[in-house]
Amino acid sequence: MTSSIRDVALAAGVSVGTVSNVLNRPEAVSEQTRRRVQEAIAALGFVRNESARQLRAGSSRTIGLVVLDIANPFFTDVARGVEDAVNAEGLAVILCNSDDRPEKEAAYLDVLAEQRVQGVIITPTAQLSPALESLRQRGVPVVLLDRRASDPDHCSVAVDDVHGGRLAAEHLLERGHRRIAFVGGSSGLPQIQERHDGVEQAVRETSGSDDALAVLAPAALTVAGGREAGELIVGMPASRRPTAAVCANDLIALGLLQEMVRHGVRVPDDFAIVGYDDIDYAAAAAVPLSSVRKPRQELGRRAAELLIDEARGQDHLHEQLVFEPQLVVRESSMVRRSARERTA
Amino acid sequence: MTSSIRDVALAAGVSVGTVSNVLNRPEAVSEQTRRRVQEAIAALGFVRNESARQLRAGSSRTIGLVVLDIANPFFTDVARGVEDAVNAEGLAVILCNSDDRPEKEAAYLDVLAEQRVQGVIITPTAQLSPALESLRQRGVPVVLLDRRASDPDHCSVAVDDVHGGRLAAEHLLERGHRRIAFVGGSSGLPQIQERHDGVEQAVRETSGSDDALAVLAPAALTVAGGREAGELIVGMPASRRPTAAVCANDLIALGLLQEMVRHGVRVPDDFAIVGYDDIDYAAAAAVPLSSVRKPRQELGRRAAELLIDEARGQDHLHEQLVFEPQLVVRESSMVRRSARERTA
DNA sequence: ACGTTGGTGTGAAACGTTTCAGTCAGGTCT
DNA sequence: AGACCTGACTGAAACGTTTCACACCAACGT
Repeated sequence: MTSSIRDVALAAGVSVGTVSNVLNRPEAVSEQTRRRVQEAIAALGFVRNESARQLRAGSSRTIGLVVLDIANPFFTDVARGVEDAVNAEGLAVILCNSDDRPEKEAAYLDVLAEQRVQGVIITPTAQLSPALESLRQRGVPVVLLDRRASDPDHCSVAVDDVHGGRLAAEHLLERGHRRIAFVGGSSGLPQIQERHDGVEQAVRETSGSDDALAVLAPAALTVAGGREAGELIVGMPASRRPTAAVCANDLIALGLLQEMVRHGVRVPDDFAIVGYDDIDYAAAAAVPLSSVRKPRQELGRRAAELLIDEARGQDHLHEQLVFEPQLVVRESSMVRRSARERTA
Repeated sequence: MTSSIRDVALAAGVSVGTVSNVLNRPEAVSEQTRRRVQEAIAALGFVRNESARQLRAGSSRTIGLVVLDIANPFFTDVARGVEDAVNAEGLAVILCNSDDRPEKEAAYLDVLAEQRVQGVIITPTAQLSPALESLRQRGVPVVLLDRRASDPDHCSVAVDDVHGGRLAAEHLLERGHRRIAFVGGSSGLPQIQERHDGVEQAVRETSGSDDALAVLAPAALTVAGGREAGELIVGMPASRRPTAAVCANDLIALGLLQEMVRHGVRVPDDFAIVGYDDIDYAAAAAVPLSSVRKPRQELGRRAAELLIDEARGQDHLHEQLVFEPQLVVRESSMVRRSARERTA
């Protein structure tokens, strides 16, 4: 059915070595035979068998990308960045979705190990898994994504999330908000923890204590989680209810926004919201969301570049890249003209 | 560095055949040697080489999924459905993003052919590519996704988009709208064309002509495209301006909604919007979007099942599955209480 | 005592590439 | 004319599995 290099050689009247040369180092073959071989290839509909190449080469021409939630546009943007950088090197990406579940992550890491991928880019689940560690011990390059490496013999690409949380909180404090919620609670993810810490620091510096900070921990970092938190906030007695929220990501912020609107709470007049990640849907929301922007594609691109450099081997130096996030202010946290007029 | 089955055999004092048996048919090996081999595997950190397996087996344990736009949540939901069904069979998915560009699609199809995937699930770009055809001729199962197969020797999984367009338009016509826009124009995609046709039929039946239908064709089927269309609509003279729009997908609808709000056009009071696909962000928009729901995960799941059945070979019958879409009415196309009160 | 059977284990072939040491013809230099 | 190079091509080994025909042995029935 499928023809091999041997069939091509036979058809063109040359040896298999020559066919291989036509494929891989065409300059080493004379014009004439090269053409004969190429005609045979076309006639037979020959397609290289990648498995055989890989077996011979010892490693595949792919890298693995393991993300927490493929349904989160943040990760599809990152994936796009990875894809671009990796394709440019003639490699392909195997995209895996761990769903933040350690056992699913471990299963995918096994698959990637069996595939002999050149390396793995991963946003690990809350606890660093043994599967990941054994991958590294086997010499497979691993780059941590959106998470700082704790030890210096990983590469990692991350964002200064403490600073990001701080930016969001300071912005709200400057606007006069004195009771602030952090929505995203105590998922074990360090990224989230850092965002929380940044918010907490800012609140403490301004108000002297952190009574002014309410921490909500929805079940998941998704739109549904945001709605859940909205319900809770609306249910609070007015005296204790926060007037603004920093959300651990934009999905939560969108859910929260939706729930507020549903309950007739005006955003930003009655309640201000700042999201995190600055996914495209943040700006596209009917009340455009303020958000802490991360360089999503670049995160992916740089991670891929570090991985490729490490995979190449020679004198690779591990780097821990940290990007500075940037606050993008939109309507969801602005004092509206109408509101100002009303108070004036 | 990485150890092979031979190393394991040596360490355990058995033949390579026995190690292979432990891996693939453990019941054919005695309790005692099985344990010895497993200990050796653990001690050496042995991991199967998938390339070698594939080479021997003749095909890999993966399938390819090629989508038009990985950034569109519709496709991530479909991908999730595919992933679930495919994982259940012990296969993996290689996810490829064609960006609606034929050359990128062709490049990925080549990669998939070289990988000897068991089959390909694809939402083809506007024109059916020769690369796809040659893949089929080579005997690789292909399932068309979100697009009806034109000839009966493909499998396909689609939605009755004429009906979907009709549902959306009839809903708006019943609400009294008499000038309707279809946003999504004449991209060459048959899916979009069918949605348009459904809308057109409904409009014609109600108003006797299709003067009442304005067709807008933004540059891309994305949020940005929707904003572009919004700009255009707002710029129309009031006498000709539509009072409602059916959008070719939800991304466009979201962009359109955003632009309307930005220009102070109230949705749904002044302008009603119906999207298509019913992605999660449709319901999460601050003015929740009416949309034509497609069974996104199920689409993916069924496509995967058909593909797997075909790949298994024996007496496979090609099927063209067509799902019925369902209109989900939300605020963006409802007459609001306040509006009714005002007119009363 | 002898064939038969079933449960275990062996060893080599085969999958389709790439790579590398050779071969060979034809040309150039001395 | 001989030595030497260069360019084009060849042929076989090697990569790590799986599979299959075969060997071995103990137990069994006759």
